[in-house]
Amino acid sequence: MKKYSVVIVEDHTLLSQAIAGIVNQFEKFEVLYLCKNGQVLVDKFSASEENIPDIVLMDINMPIMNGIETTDWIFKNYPLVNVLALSVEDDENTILKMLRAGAKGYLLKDTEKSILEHALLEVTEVGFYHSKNVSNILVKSLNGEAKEPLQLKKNELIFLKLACTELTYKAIADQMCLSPKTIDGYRDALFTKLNVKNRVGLAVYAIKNKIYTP
Amino acid sequence: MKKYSVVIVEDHTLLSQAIAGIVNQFEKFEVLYLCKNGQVLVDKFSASEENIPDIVLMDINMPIMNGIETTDWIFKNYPLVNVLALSVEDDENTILKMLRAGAKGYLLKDTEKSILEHALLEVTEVGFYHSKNVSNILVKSLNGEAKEPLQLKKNELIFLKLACTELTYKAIADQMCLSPKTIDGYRDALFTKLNVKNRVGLAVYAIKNKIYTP
DNA sequence: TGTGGCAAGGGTGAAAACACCCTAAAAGAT
DNA sequence: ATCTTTTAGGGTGTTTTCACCCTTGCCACA
Repeated sequence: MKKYSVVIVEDHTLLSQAIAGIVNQFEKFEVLYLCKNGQVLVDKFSASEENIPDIVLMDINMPIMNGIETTDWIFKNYPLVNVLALSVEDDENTILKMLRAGAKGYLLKDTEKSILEHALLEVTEVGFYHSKNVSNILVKSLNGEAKEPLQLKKNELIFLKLACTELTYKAIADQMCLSPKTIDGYRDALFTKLNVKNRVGLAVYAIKNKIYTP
Repeated sequence: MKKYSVVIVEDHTLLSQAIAGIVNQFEKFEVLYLCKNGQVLVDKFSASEENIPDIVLMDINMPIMNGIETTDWIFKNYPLVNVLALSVEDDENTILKMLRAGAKGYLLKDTEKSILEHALLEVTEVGFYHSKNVSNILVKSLNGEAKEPLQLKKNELIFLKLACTELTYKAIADQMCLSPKTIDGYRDALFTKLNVKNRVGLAVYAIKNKIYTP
């Protein structure tokens, strides 16, 4: 019986090797190769047909090309490859983004290895897998507030990042080559959109949502 | 030949199982048991002499009792047990705290499994292990600025947390039952201590240094 | 028994930040 | 081709924030 091939994308070498070890113990699965980031995976996929696996186990936080972008790319270019996200992030938005990008399932790193095997099986046979854990988080976030992750426009995003620095609004205006009054407008718009009352609120929001990384 | 016993402390089940798999492959080491947090380890150690291992592989970010506290406890109560930190945190302060707590080495999770084996050997035979990676970070932080992690006093800390909210300084003063003028003083003191220019600077500092968690 | 350090707080003025309301042009939609 | 929405920006006024400098009272310590 041919085993299903698995590619692991994860920047922490030790972890990817460790997970590879576990996957290789499974009866029906074997690891094809490891990638340190999304870019490496794109290169591999593009290099040869032989490199296309049945499943990709994808971490989210990676340098160069993160899990969401990479999943998106795979979904668009190799829709038959099943992506299973594997991450410590239990933040609803991240999970949603990943599922929207085309991931077939989302495992928290805090799971038993038997669950991993089960998830791999489900994904190959049924096409998707959703743990109770993750489902709960999603349901909770839906009940709590039906908050679509409200997309900010390009300039607002740039401004938001600059608002996390110690620059004055006037200085920000200079940097963005816009009138201070326009910046004023961006600020006010974000205040209402993000439901905050002052610049600190903006900064905290930006950091919480990884728009700005300290 | 008797193998050295290793205990793994790590809250993510999958990872701890995976790392256990790797350690068990090593010729001279075997995993005694796994702990999901520091508290579990304390209980285990206290329960029986048989539970005292030669080495503890310690993650830092854990609920209940984190890696630093736990390492501290081990160092004080079982000085013969060698603690090897294993974490994704590459922040100088965290590393320093861990080493000060008595860890014999610090591995970033982004290391080869052969390095892990090497580190385990060094720790048992030499008593410590320091990777180039970590040494570099430490040297850089020492050269860069000899910044002792400057301790803030209690009220400054409370104020700093409140400064990350959307409260006005006056409202913060009310909360802390102090005059707005005193708050003014705290602010100015922190501006110079932390070398920032405005409230956003304070908030970003607080978040970066985990004084305030969004 | 000073004295030095420090926490708490007062005063004032200037500079940002915030609120609200109002155009003109550009871009999209029908 | 016209109507609507979006984007950039102007005006004015209030509130907060920031800077700088000064006083008082407490506690420790030599």
